[in-house]
Amino acid sequence: MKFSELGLSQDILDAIAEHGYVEATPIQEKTIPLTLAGRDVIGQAQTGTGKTAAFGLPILEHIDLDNPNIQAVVISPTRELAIQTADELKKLGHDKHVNVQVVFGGSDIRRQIQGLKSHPQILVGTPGRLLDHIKRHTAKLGHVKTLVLDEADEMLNMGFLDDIEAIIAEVPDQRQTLLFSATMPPAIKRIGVQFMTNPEHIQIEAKELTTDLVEQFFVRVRPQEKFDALTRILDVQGPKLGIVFGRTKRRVEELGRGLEARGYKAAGLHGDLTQQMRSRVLDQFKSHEINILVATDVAARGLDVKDVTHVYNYDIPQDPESYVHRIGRTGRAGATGTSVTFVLPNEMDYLRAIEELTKKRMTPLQPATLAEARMGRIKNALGSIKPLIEKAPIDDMGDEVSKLVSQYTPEQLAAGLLAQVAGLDQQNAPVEISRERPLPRRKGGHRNGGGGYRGNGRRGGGGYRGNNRNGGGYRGNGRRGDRDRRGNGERRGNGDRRSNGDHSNHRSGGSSRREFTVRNKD
DNA sequence: AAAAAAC
Repeated sequence: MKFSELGLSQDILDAIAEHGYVEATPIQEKTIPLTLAGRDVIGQAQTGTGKTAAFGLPILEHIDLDNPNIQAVVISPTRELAIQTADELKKLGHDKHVNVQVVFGGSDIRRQIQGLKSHPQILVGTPGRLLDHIKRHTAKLGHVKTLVLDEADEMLNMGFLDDIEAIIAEVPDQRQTLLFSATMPPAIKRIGVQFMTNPEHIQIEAKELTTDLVEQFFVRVRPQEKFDALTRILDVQGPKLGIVFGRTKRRVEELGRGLEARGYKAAGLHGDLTQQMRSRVLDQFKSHEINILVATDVAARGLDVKDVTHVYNYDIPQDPESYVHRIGRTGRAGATGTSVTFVLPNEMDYLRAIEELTKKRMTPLQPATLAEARMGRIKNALGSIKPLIEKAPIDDMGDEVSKLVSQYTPEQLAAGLLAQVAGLDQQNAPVEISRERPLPRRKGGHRNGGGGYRGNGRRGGGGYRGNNRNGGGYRGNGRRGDRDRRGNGERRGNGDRRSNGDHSNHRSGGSSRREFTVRNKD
């Protein structure tokens, strides 16, 4: 159906056309007429099918420019999503001259207060900062006509619910309430309807919860193989843009550093970073300055980055809903994508539970072989080799070039160039996956507790070193066990110092870029 | 149980 058939006014239709939209998606087609008519709506549809415009267009339609009050509030679970949603509403409301403001934590509140003084008709925000503005009386919600919970099941979850209730207490009882998400567990829906009046639940009948546009794989790995398995798959698949999801902020931090140390253009994104850093990393990803974004579930929901080709669940998501949202970062707006979920042997049952929710089987994928990883690197390198050759400053190279030409065959020269560009003769070349690799210890670190380094797969843990070619240096792990059994504090200290010293020296002497570890201790 | 979200 065309947008022009949905009862929207010309200003809005013009903005839609400028935005490049022509046909309404099913969720837009079904919910826009209801929302325009003032009904409360629960809108549920697959990720990447235009839910923001689905609630945004009727809101913009209803905005009264002569009314100086905030008329609509949209609440988002993350700052990045709030920014993105506000940006989209600004674009769609541009022709109508609608004033949209956004408020979220971690950024200068004075500037937000200035923005709020400009009489926005629409306010988008994250819960904490929104409440802050309410308490400061810098945001007055007494005239709100429409309240939207974006990613509604997340907003109604414990952890957010108190804030949401506090915000709802500030908006009029007589209002329109809209809940939008790709997932809506029944228990959460029951909480949501308590805040609604005679809601209509529009659920787009898709056979599966996830889109067919995403090809879904899983890889069975042991904890100590995870990191190398990831790098090999990255080498083979050569994602244009890929998101790697980790379970905790710490793991994301270390995995990001680890990939970077191995030569990937990667960076971590998680809630312990400053907002400035969060924005910077996301911008780098959007501009392809980096092509691997390593993230916690802060990036699981709603983020709409063009050209995300791959999603990697380095750690299997905490709940099946999270899986749906994570892989929904790819395969958006008609594009195709690939997802790979890493599954530990004891997580196989849980994988099946995810498949029950998505109603879709994942395809088993063998971890790539060393040869495949090398070949993948070479193929990826081919893409960047042409400009390298054509832009080579041959005139500045004296007779060195002709010397090489007389010395080597064209095949040898090309192979050398390819190996260099592919990084195959570098320290970050693909390596044999070590099944015997002991888990690393924190550099110069002390251990708290003791607990087995091995066999706590339940924590999903395992430490990962990029390499252990000459694994001899790691006999210390076994020693540690002995030491602990002795329970001798003095010797323990001594042993720590010795083994850490050994390892750092060893590593920095050899392959310093492999120094990172991914710990399993939280 | 983790992450997110205010200072």
